[in-house]
Amino acid sequence: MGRQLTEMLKGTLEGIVLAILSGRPAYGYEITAWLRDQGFSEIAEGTVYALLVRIEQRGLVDVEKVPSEKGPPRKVYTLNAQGRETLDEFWRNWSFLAERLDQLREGGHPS
Amino acid sequence: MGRQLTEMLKGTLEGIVLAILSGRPAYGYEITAWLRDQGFSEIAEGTVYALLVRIEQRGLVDVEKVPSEKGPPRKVYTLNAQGRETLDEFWRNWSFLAERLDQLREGGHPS
DNA sequence: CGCCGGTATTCAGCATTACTATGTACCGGT
DNA sequence: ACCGGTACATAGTAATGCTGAATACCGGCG
Repeated sequence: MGRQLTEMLKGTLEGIVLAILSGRPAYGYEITAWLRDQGFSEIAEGTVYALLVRIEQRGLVDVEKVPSEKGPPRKVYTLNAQGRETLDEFWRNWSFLAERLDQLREGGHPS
Repeated sequence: MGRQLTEMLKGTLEGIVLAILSGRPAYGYEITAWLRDQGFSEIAEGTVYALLVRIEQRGLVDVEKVPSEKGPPRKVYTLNAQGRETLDEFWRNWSFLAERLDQLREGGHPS
């Protein structure tokens, strides 16, 4: 992946995953596959798993092991109240950033 | 600063600075001050200077020392051709990310 | 004259996060 | 019994922003 996009993902990927989980519970493998579908073509599996471990340790999600017919048991993550709060904060930060960037893009450079 | 926004800035801050420089040449102290004005209230000075060193080393800007009436000489940075190319790439990446995020925000979660 | 505040840049050390690469484990079909 | 696809986990590396402090130049004030 481009080094630029890679660096941009730092900090946003967590928000992206939280946003996905706000739609419905999901497990790692599924999230990775969905991200690839969306064009994040080269996000490594390991990256997503590591991120899920982090948000679990910070108490943003509840976890449940669910047996799978096709492989080892899945760890299904569900966004909890604290996770929703963190997601709200993420959207606020994202909006702030996006506004400033849009301004800059339209030539709103310093006077 | 919020750890979330901090992490989001990784990768975008470079684009922001390049965008500022696409408007007109500027020096570090000035850029820091402008960022604070825009609400990036707690971006450390050291961060901006380190970033400027990086983009200089990657050859995205031309540098000129200009004497100041009020202090030590200023290092004035000007975006060059390669910098403009990197900025274009940044906007492409940003658009890609922003589109996906907007979709997610509107409930476009995985089916 | 000496000190202070504002201007301006630089650097060492730390934390966070994404990547690469690899390893483990479970399952069904051939 | 093996292989491919499903599913999760981890060790080590690189990039970037932060903190905190140091350096330096200048004008004005006591």
